Amino acid sequence: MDAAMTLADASGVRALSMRQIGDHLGVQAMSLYNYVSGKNALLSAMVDHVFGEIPLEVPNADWKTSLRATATGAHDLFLAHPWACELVLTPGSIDFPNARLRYMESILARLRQAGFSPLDASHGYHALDSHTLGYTLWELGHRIPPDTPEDFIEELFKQLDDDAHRYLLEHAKVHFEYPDDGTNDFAFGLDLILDGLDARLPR
Amino acid sequence: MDAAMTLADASGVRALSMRQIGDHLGVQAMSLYNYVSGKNALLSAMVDHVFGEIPLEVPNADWKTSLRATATGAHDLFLAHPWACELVLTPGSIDFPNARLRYMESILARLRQAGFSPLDASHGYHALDSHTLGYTLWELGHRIPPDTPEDFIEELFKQLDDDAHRYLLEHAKVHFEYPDDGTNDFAFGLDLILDGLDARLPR
DNA sequence: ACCTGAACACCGTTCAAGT
DNA sequence: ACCTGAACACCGTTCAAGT
Repeated sequence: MDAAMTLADASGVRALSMRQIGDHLGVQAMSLYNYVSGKNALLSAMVDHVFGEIPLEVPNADWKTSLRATATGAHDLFLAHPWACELVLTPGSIDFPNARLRYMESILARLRQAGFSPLDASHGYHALDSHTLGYTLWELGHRIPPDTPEDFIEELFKQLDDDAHRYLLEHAKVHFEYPDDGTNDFAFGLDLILDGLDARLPR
Repeated sequence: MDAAMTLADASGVRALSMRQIGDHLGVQAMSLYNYVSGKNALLSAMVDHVFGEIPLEVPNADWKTSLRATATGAHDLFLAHPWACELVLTPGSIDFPNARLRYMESILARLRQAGFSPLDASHGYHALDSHTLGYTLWELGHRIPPDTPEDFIEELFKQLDDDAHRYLLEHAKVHFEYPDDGTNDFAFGLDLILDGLDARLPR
């Protein structure tokens, strides 16, 4: 699994193949089936390993601070392992391994203990989790490829028309003026959700 | 492209192959390359077709109503074509075809015309788009498979421990008590974002 | 102009055979 | 107990050859 994670970090899940993992371990691909029941099981274990590293306990913090820490921690980890979000969100067959269940339970617990009703806690959980995974996946899919940044940007601007894409050009300018590794934009949406939830909390 | 979309709607993008499309058209897979430069170009065109159908103009509506209509319209379309979200968010190589650019421009324009600064409009755009695509993809990936619902649910519950997953069990109960096709949960997060933006609008 | 056969370089996975 | 060769049923794509 370590080998698979290293390879996936380096060249993406799409390029990850049993044969490649075998090569990296000096072994034929078929030998891997002695340790893992199939590629899906391997991918699932990789994802769960990442979930296991998300910070869930924040001592002496109110619910908002605590959930913000969990979400930003997850964001950081998913950026470090760019294949994880993709695998969680497009599984083909859903499964909820241990660490993921712990992660879900922890978010729900903190919402309930903050005073939300079961229904609002459910809604809140979905809003938070879909932002954490969804925003991060969006970000990962739209990163400028590091090999040829200038060519890429030039290509992109050639598509834009001054009249028809007035606000898009302005939007691009904002991105250049305030360069962001994604944390600011992620935090903006996150606070929108947390503050919105806060306003619905019965006093 | 029609053939490809029908097949993808029916059996998913993962199962979509050039050979299968060829079969469906009574032709060999290689013939398709007379009409399309490659599989990626085909997938990109399919996605853009979906973007083209998202409602962008809502007459006589304030910005919130208008953006809500666009987001829920997109949500509906992405549920009808379950491959679209996945393709947008995990492209491998980013591209912004025409209809997608129009969609982005339209959201940005409405935010700017509502009175948001360029920076807040950018933030708002990202929050909205990542919720629209991200929540929907989350939902699509976690739908209960229609073929074996009972088996699936039973399997899932067997994983849950009464003590360790107290709030998860409660969460599952909420889902049974308030069955939802996804629109309510989607709208909840959407309103969190729209209301949060509204509060930041200079008066 | 359009279609095809054959081929290339890949996949995940199985299974009998080796050590 | 672990590894392998050979095989199966797949991929996307190219290209020379056909009509």
